[in-house]
Amino acid sequence: MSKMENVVTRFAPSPTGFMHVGNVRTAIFAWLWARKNNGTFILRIEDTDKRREVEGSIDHIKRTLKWLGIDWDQGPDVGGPFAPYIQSERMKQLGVYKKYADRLIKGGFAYADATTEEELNTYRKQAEESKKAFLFRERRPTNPPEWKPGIPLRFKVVDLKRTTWHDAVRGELTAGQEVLDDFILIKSDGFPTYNFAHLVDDIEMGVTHIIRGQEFISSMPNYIAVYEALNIKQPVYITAPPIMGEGGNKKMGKREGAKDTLDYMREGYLPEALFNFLAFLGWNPGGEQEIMSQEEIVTAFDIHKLQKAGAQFNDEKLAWMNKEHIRRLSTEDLKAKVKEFTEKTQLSKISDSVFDKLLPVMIEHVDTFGELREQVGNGEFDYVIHEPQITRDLIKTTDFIPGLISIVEKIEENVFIAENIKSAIWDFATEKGRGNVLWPMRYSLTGKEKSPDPFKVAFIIGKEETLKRLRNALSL
RNA sequence: GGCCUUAUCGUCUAAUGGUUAGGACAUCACCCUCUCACGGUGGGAAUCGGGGUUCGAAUCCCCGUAAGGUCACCA
Repeated sequence: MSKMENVVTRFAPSPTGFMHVGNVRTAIFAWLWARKNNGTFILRIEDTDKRREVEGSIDHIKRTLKWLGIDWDQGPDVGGPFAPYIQSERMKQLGVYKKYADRLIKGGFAYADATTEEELNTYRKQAEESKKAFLFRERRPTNPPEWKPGIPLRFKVVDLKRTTWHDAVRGELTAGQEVLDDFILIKSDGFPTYNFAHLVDDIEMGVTHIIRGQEFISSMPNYIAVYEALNIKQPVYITAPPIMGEGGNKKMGKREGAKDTLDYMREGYLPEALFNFLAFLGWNPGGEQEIMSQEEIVTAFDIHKLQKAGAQFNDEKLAWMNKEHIRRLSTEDLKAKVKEFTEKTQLSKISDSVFDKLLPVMIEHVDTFGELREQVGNGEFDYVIHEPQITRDLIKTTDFIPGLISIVEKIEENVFIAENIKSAIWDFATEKGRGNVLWPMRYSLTGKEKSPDPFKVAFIIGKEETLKRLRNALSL
């Protein structure tokens, strides 16, 4: 068997605020590909623009990934052979970017650029007026100064040509020489640009597969030019399709009002459901199974089945998936989740045995635990806590309550479960008209026009309470 | 605007030159039913348009159209 190259993928976000689902989906794909191949998944923080950095973002990124079950083999907290994994620290502690910059300068592939902002603006304006794209390389100084702190360093395009490369999703891609330009490698503040820093780190960390959105396609020729200048083997490029905002067809992003992924946690979605949904946005294993666990998705995942076109986010399908995942939860996990979301409500006061009986009924109407919390808050299940307020009007008829009471009395306490209650009452109800018997029964037990069926309710509140409420109804 | 890319039901997608174009979400109808739900059964719904190539095209090619991305000392 030929030795497969160890797969190394990375997710490299900037700490500029929360992570929306588009960011997260890229992380999911990269993580899946690493796990699928028993490879390595790296989390690297690209904080080379200090002005845009938002306090607490790194923590937020880590929390989001952890919530979704995305673990990293190398990165913040866990370390690794290429530590540190935060670019600003890599620059200060290792000086890696300087090292590569020197290599490029020595090879004649980089030069210091003392052009001022005003000059740049003038050039750009001129280009615009003559309806041509502005290319810095056309203004390249003939005698650049020596590179020293405070002056930006530019890449020097030496091999001006049409660039062709292979993308695992899109096949052969190509771009004309007009997109190649002398771009900034190191900014005047001493920090490398993303364009340079990510290349250096991907090389240093041995990243084999680069998964990212289509917004980087147009920069590819410039990245490839750097690889060629350094004479370094290129990784496999994988372009993930964009996620479009619901309803519209705009790429999802903070500007389009995309929300924080952790909001889904707060709203009571299961991480496995959101993971499942996002993995299937722009990717599909081809079979007919759509509800999959994280392990199943790892097994089924294949970058070659990634979609090319953008995919619209769809709340309804996510809600459905969440419900399906809720149903697949073990009783123990379900109970823990429900308790977590109802801990500060009246329901937290009921006994464990009643809670257990109520559990299946609680999740019947909801897609998320957040909805459940809301229902509990609205008093949806108050009938299990205390006797309901009922009115003469809504009960319709009390004629058959005495009959019901005598039937219920005969059911043994230890077999007082929904199906036994139903079979004991069913014939009587059928004989007298089910609506005449069942509606008053259900209403007197719950005080609600809409609720679970009366047999389930009787089971939940117990025999004694059932009889008490029926007798109370009779007193009307 | 230049450049790059994409295009199957309303939405997510299957189909790698030959299928009655399949599934899922949503929707509609019916069944179940004391209510609201759950559930069950079934229906409607798509290859962007136009040209080629081919015995045969959703699939390959060209031209349109529409959409997305990108043109920073942002990432």
